[in-house]
Amino acid sequence: MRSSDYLLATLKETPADAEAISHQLMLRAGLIRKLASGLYTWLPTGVRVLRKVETIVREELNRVGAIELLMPMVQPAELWQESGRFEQYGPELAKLNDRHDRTFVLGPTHEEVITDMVRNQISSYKQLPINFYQIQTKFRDEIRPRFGVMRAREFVMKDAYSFHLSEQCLDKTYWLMHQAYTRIFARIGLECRPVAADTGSIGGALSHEFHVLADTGEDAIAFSNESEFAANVEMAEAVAPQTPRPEASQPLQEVATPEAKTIEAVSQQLNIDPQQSVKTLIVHGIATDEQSQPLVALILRGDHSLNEIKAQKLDLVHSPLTFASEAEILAQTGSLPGSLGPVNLNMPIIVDRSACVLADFVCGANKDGYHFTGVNFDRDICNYQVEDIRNVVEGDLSPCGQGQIEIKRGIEVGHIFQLGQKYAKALNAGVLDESGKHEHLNMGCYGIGISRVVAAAIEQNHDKFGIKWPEAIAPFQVVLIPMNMHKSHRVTEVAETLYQQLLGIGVEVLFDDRKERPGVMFNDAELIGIPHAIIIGERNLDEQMVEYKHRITGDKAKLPVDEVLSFLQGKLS
RNA sequence: CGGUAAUUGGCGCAGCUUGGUAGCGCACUUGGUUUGGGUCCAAGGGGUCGCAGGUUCAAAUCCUGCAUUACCGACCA
Repeated sequence: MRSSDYLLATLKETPADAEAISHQLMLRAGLIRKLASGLYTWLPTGVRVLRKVETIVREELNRVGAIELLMPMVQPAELWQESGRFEQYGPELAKLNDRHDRTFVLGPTHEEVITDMVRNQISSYKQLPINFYQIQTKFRDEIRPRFGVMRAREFVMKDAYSFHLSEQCLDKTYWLMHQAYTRIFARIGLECRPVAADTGSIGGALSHEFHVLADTGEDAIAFSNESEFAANVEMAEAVAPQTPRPEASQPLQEVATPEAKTIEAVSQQLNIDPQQSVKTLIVHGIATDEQSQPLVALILRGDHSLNEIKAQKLDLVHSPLTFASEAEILAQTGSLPGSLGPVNLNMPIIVDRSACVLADFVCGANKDGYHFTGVNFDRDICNYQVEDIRNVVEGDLSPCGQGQIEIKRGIEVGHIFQLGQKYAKALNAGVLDESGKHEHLNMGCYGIGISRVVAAAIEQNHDKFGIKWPEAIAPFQVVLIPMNMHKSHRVTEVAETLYQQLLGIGVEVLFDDRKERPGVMFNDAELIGIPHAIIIGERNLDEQMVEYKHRITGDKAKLPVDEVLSFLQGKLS
């Protein structure tokens, strides 16, 4: 491709509304332009990268026997009403009416459509298992689109759906897809880790997220420093400390703690470690006949934080989790938040495992401006239930039993689920088994955010000059930078010849034939992140040489003109 | 949806406090100059100052409302 026939669209300055590095570089390198919030045009360079990611994904999915199809983005509302998600999915589901006033949705995902297709086309266990995928545009009306294409409303996704007679068969395909994903991200050249995940609203038995590790990632992931254990922080089990609870040695004592409303302030006033205190959070419970909005107390060690996902899974706790208002708390405890504690508290009490092993600790006295010291479970607090309700922190024991927890940040680029029979039952999709009995299908679904992979790759691979593409997804493999071509016949001749030769052997080459100064071309090539550069100038042509430079390693070499082709072939193979 | 901020040519910004001819840099066009890391000079094209209403002889500037956008919190590929 000649620059003069192309749209490079590089920018010197960073548009003001781009915050994330990948977003800034995607705009500056001419990959994308914003049309509206969360909606982006992919410029030619961006599309080249997108297509490369898609190709790798296709090859690896085909390799494990998945078959490609393509479903509509606009889907009839009836299907979504049938699965129950028309209401359940919430405002992220964009709805629209056609001229006949029939309601449709813009597909945020395709479980309904694929299950509908399968229930009509598949009727025998002999046709199973089967695994379909598509690469297609999705629309989710995100509350807050951010970071460019990282969280856009419209985005490109690869979604696959497998169907099975038995759970065992589903499990087998699930792990096959797990392997395929691992290979995909390795081939793309990303440092990526599978992570045990919450199945969330989609439901189902087993789920893994695939995360590209990057400091700017939105998700926190807990790793063991000694084993392969990795789990989303919201999902990682906080194991009970190994040490048993010490004996009570202090009497229960009420002390004045004026103005101390936070764990930090109380700890400072009483000169104790926050680890020797507990905090009390009041949330809404499940409504009963007697009480329309009962309250539940959650007790955590002072330095720990509540894991809302774990808490809302408990029987006593209302889901989704909501905190009690100050008025509700005052009415039931006689105290405002800041002086709450589990002693003589007239509501169900749930104690975190780590708080439960404390002895002689500090907590609020349910009386404004007062705390208790020397508090002990079983002596001072009797009716309570012990659960895991906190977020893991660095240094915790790993729940796998090996090593300690480390927390790193990641960008979720893939997610696989064992859905089980949820959609098959809702949409009544089944087959006849060997004995002629009707069985609901077991289903797995597997997503990769193709456009997000592009952003994540940049987030993980950039420097102050621009993008450092992994070779496998670079928009071009080679850039030809001829200097002062318009003034030198020799440069023109060598550049044109090399360009034709490279095209001839199928190399994706950008020939920067603009009448620009060398510095401009160097900067653009580095910004766009093309891995291999060949620089052609009068100076080296005196010796029939050109210069080679590698974008990532910075390696430089002088090459005889007639060896460029074989040199590059060696580098690219 | 809550909190914060912004909106002036394609991009980055100044001007607003104290109302009076809309400006700078980049990019673009033309001519010249320069040529191994974002040359320099000159001439030029391009703006309903987000929208609506109000105050005023006069509004980018003051007032009111609305819209859009970004960032921080709860969801997700």
